[in-house]
Amino acid sequence: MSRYNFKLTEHKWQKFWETHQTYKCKIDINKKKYYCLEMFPYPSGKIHMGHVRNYTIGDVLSRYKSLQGFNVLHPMGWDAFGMPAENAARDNNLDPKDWTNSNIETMKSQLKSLGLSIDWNREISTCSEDYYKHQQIFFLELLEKKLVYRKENYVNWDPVDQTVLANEQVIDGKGWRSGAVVERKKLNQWFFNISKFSEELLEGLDELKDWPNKVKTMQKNWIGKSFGCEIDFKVEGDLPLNSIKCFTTRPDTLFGFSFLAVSVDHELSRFYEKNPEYLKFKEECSKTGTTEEAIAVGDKIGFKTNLKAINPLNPNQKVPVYFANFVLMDYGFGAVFGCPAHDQRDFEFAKKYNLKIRTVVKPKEESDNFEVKDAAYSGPGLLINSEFLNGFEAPNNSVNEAIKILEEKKLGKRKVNYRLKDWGVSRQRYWGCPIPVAYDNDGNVHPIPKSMLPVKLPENIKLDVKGNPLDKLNDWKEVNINGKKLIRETDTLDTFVCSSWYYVRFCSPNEKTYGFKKSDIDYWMPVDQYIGGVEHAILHLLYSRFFMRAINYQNKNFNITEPFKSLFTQGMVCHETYKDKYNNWLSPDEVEKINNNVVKKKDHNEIVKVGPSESMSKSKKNVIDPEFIINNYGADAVRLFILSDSPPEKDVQWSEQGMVSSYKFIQKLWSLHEEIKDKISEKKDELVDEKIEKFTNTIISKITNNLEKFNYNVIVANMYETYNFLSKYIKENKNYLNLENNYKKILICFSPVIPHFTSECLSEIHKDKDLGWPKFDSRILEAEEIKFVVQINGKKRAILNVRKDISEKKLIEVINKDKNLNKHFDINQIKKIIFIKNRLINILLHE
RNA sequence: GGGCGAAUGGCGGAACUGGUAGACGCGUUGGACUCAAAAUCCAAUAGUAGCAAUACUGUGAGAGUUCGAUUCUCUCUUUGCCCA
Repeated sequence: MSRYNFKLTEHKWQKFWETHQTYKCKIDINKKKYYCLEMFPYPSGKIHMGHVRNYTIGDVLSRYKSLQGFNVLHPMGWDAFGMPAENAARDNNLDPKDWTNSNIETMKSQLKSLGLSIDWNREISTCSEDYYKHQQIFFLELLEKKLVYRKENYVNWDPVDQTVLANEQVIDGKGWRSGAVVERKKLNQWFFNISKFSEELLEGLDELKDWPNKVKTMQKNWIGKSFGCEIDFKVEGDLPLNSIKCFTTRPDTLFGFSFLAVSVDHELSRFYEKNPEYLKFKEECSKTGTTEEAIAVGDKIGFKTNLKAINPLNPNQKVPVYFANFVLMDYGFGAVFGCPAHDQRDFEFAKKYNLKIRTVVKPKEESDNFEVKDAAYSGPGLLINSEFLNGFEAPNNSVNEAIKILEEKKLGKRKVNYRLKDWGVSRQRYWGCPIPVAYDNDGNVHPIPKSMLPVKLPENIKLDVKGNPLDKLNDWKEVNINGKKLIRETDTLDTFVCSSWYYVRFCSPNEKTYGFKKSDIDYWMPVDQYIGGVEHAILHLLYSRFFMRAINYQNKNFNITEPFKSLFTQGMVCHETYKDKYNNWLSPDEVEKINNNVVKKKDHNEIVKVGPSESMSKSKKNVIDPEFIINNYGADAVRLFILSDSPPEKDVQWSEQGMVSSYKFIQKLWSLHEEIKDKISEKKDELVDEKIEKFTNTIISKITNNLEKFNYNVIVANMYETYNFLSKYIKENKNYLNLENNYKKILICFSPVIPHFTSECLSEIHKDKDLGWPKFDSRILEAEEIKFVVQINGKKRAILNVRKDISEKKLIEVINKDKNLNKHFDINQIKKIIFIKNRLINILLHE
């Protein structure tokens, strides 16, 4: 008996698939299409276990669908622009392009070694000119449609590195690399007008029946629709300003009005630009972060103006107007009315500046004398101290009533507000898609003519400069358009732009003139199943949903607006963490386990501290290299293990023992295969065996059902079950006519998970070409003899083997004769019988 | 603080629309083979009592609906994620 040589076999089949172009796909209008897409990777160097899990899940699905007869599109590409390349290139004196392309080569061969059923003819890389050329065309189209615009906006500025930082690169207010205190700086930047689609993006979520509710809720919260009122507050003072516009969701609390606060970026600030105290205050404000959390936690500070604002519902009341750090210009109109009794931020502010706190909402159970004391009350209740609003139920009724009155008196307008802000896409970086515009001396924007696209990234440039390297290239910056000397935009596009349309490019990867071809889109889109990490639940998915709408905006010739029909978010791959006595992280191969409890450092006597299992990350060193594992155990074994231990949507714990057992399982399957193969080649009985027929039918139905429901871990259990059955069955030394056919079906059921192994086995016993997903015969599933549960007073007393469709009367006769059962009751005691056909009987007795 | 989810043996996890709780794997224990070990194979494995048949308890805690609840409802505890 031969040992299964996974190296030879896996190599053989990978080569076979490649030379036969097995996974190449093209439009076939006679076949139903299935577009299976996994989130494409960033080419960081090598694949990690997260990729293995993600792409194995997608591959199982693709292979299953294609066996079912679908025309499957299963492509792969590279999210190839981005900062790591620029940093690595600068640190190692390389070109980002070379670094990226060499990573792509490595990772591509690693992915191929996993045996993925990918159509590599469709491979795309976002950093190639072929790709970003079309992105530049889209950009110009959006510019024409006015979905792209330029405005000044604050950024996190690292004064030492002379660069803009993303929020997550600011740690404790300091730059992650330089450690310098980060400043807020205003820069002119490009924005996608995603907020124009706020309502559509929100409503579209209802259409997405096969998305996890969790993700839809996150998007919903992110879009943040709120109802409220726009109120024009009249102001008095020595400034040429008559009113300040506010947005509020709680106009019903106007009688609790005690101050009005505006952002330091509000137009009011222009009157204070020469006031040194104000400027000092403004600088102070720039130190607090701009995130909603920073504002909620941080100190509330204000700067009092000479203005007084008038309460529209009570013109005798005049309150002070402040600049305040907790008011942001991008929310509403950059101005809020303060009601300290019922808003915690306003409460803290009022306490600090000794402003009046007037309670206007009481909880239902409280008396009308209820007063807010230690914290604002923002819960439901009844309006008090509010004249004509008294007694209205807060918040719904009272808000509606307040808006009604304000509208009648022409003091305010009902308004819907969204939290979703426009998408800033400018990045002051080299390694990204150039923004195809240029400026004249007056700063006017000139699109680069389409004939001059792509605007290529210059090569061989110096990266170890402060700020954006492109900005230093005077030769590159200058461009001549229609005889006019212009200066190019030196910012590049956020890499999220690249990933927000790659799924349509996969439909037409070689289309030269445009990013996609409509007939391709009409056939392949939408993505039937999208698979990836939940960390992209908000931004990437929202941007993609926006992009489909944006390119379709005004021409309206797409049949679909939602790019991803179903979404599956897989869990992470975790591993224990280890630390030595100096609290340095240790990698799994630096430690060894003794007795399963004690972990020691290899070649030392030192005991290692074992930390909790966490998602694999380089910083904690708890990573397992897929390449090493594939080389040692084979791709099929890795695929089997990565699916086996946990449901795909949950985190999975990497386990060396589990990995080894998957490997052994493949070996055991091979010995079994050899036995079955021998048996098949022997002379056959003329009989058809029911036992194997029945088992095969059951397992096909189980596996099919589990594939449909993404219960991939249970499929692995089904595979073990099958092995256990077959290995016993084959020892009975029977050789029925139907063994071969049933075994074949079983191998096909295994093939989505362990394709190399099953291809080899099938090629040994199988002569005809066409393989399809096996169907199960539900008639065979119904056994002649069934197990019947007998309960007495709701308690299980026995499981009887009886004929199918047995009647209640017959069954009771059987029970009456059964010693173990009839001892529990007398036939006269029976009060009621619950009989569920072919399943269960429950005999209820009188006390 | 708000929203959403989760809780089942020593561990990871199964259980169709309420109807045999613990599939399958890991680990553990015993046995076979071996001079011995590894590998492999066989068997046992929720807990308690019992030689056993069997009985009782048992799906985070407590209540409820039901002939019957891991599954449905309510309250609580712990925990995870997202937002703040």
